[in-house]
Amino acid sequence: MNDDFDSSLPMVLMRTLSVVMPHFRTIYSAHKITDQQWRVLRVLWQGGSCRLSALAERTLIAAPALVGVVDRLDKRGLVVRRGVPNNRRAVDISVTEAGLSLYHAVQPQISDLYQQIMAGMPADKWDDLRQSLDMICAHVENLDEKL
Amino acid sequence: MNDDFDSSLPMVLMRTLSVVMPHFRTIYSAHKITDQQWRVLRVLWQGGSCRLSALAERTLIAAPALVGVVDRLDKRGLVVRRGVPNNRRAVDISVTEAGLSLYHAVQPQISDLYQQIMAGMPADKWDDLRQSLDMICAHVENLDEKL
DNA sequence: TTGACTTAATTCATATATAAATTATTCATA
DNA sequence: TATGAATAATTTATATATGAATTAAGTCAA
Repeated sequence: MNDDFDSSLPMVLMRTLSVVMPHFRTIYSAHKITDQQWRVLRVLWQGGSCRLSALAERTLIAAPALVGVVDRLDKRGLVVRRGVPNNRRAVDISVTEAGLSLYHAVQPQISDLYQQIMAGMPADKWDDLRQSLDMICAHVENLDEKL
Repeated sequence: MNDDFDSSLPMVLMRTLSVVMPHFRTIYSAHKITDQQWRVLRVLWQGGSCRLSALAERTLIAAPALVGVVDRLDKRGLVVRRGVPNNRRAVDISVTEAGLSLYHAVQPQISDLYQQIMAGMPADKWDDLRQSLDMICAHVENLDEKL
């Protein structure tokens, strides 16, 4: 961990995720769900329902992959797919009672763990960090426009 | 992008990667390689050779997945697997001439893109950001010890 | 109204990601 | 030195990730 590569932006971000995510995953797997499945439940929890395309944006899961994630959640009765009136190509996805109760069973543990993890960094540093990353995102998305 | 979930540490990190990586990927795919394959070449470039286990750590690719990545690079003649004397269970992996020449063809473009991306954030912010994330990693890895 | 174009969801093919289990080895120690 | 614990690489099974191509609908202008 001492050269340009190890300390490049992508590697630093990935390394942090690789250190942090396994802890969350321990909780998820105890409830038989995956990171991605959790993200879907987490988003639907406070949205009621959501188009697949919007769900893809919010969960950061590309549509083609999300289709499978939703399939598996659907198969387990945790979410439901519904057609949208007046727009037969759109699909609405929503959590079921079972999905909600699973969400509420997992959420407290996730919340606790998150507190523990974030305790490792002062709040102001965390704010700066978010700002810096937002800045990068905005900058990069701006590069796209110029094409 | 306005609630706790969207601005949680994992989501912020993943969002940044999802914005940044496609740009690098455009370059990789033009050379018929993937992100992961690039990371392997990138590490081997300046190490000569490396055990699979060490390669897994440096590239942040878990061993089981790395086996496949190396298989495909091997099949294309970009890397080679060799046994280690005095340790028949270890395997050494090294780049071939073809692998090196591919590396040198790609590296300049990656380097340019990286400059452009990092231009979106002042150097001191970047240093702070790295420090903060290192702090989180250290903190979380420290939580592990206590188990 | 039709034909070119755009959208939304999905399918396909290929490459990973992850956790659990295997296969060989090597190590430590009774 | 036999033997159980620890290692290194790999395999297996299941879930995603990614890009290209499809399918089925909406949109819009000539």
